[in-house]
Amino acid sequence: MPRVLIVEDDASMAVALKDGFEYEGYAVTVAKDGAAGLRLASEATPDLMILDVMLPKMSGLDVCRQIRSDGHKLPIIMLTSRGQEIDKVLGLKLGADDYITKPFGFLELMARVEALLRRSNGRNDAAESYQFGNVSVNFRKSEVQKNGESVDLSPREFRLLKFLIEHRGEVISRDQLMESVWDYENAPLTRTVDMHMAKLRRKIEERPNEPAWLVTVHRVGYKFTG
Amino acid sequence: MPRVLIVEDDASMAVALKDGFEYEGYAVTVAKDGAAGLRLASEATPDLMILDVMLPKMSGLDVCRQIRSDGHKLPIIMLTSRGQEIDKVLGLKLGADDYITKPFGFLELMARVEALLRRSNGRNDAAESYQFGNVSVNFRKSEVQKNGESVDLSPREFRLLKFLIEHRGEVISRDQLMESVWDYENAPLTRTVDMHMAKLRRKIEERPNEPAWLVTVHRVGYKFTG
DNA sequence: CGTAATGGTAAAGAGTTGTCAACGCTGTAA
DNA sequence: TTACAGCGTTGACAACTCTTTACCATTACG
Repeated sequence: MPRVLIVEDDASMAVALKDGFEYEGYAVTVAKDGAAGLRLASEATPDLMILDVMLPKMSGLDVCRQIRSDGHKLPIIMLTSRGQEIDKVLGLKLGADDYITKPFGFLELMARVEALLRRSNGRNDAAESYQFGNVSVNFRKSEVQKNGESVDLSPREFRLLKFLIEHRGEVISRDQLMESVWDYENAPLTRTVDMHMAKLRRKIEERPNEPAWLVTVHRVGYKFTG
Repeated sequence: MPRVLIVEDDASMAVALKDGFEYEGYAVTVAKDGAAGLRLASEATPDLMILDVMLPKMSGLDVCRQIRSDGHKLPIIMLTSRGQEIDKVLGLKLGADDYITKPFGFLELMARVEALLRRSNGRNDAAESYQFGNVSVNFRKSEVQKNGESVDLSPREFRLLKFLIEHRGEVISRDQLMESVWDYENAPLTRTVDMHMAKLRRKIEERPNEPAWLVTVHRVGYKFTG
């Protein structure tokens, strides 16, 4: 179920869009201003963003530019009002993938959404890279850098790190990790997970003894504090 | 220099577009009907296609559908006339990436073209040659030079290298290579890929034992670090 | 303070990759 | 036709990498 992030300050418009997309089977997140939209663009991991150009404080164009300069490839459709013709070209130049002029028919918007999602299928469902502290992780290239220097992770280590990042903030049990990262149905009682967590810590933590990112939650599991 | 394929039966329109794109620094191929468009879509290796919906014999919609069912991911922009509103949605559903209604401003078309090309960047760019380290690869001539001296690659080796360059940075599994470079549906479990990778390394790498470009990713595959 | 959980280290274990030599195929020349 | 050369493929095996286990030290919690 793809997720759509709607950034729109006009409440009635936002609700209408939300209902429409939910009716079509999408998951929906709504943001009321640019700052919230920017934050949710990474936190809610949407597959597509619908962005009003006219927003209080931070304009949609700024949001768009900011997202692109973060390296996100999230498909973006801009909503413009009639009379903002200039914005069309400008928006596309700033990295939007499409725009549509109010008033518009919902079906037309849907068609554009589907075209974009089809296009980006399998590519940008996840952000291409992720940063925390002085570590940066590039998922497409399977590369990790710490302080600008490349760090070698084994495939398992990388998969573990990726999973933790995708579930940042959540406490993950060893069983869950065994299932998701190791594909083990029933986890045998071993120290495998701990082992790998220790290795990860040594490679990416500043002080592996007092981990800042890969935190142990006693008797439960681990947590990545992104 | 990206190549645009224009499929348009109206000669004056075709010429206008051709001139416009050439002025903007694009290479242009023009087709006058759907059949020619279909053929040139693969033969001319365009980076983007501009497709009139109204064409003699085979409609633009048919061309679009055919191209997609061939598995092409070529970005397509459809040209519709006012009053063909239904075609818009239909066209997008059939796999077009965008449409624009006649009459339109050339700048708006350009903006859409650039947005699409930016989106698909790194995938369908058919650069003529590629350099890395002191190696240079010419795709058109199928020639490879190392330190200025010609290096002989067998056809398979060349195809492998080309594929790796096209997917530079990404880790490619042996299965993927078997499928894309060898056209094997289900890859038998052999050392074929490794063998060829080793040959490539001997021919291209400075120190084949410690490859700088053709890197092994244990348990996953290979990666070209361009 | 005692018990259980976790961290660290090293070595065994399992699986993957690099390399070699041999084989088959295709096209070319004698 | 036969011999030859080049390419692509395959199986064998050694060398290597990553993963797991074992063991003990350390830490957290009731």
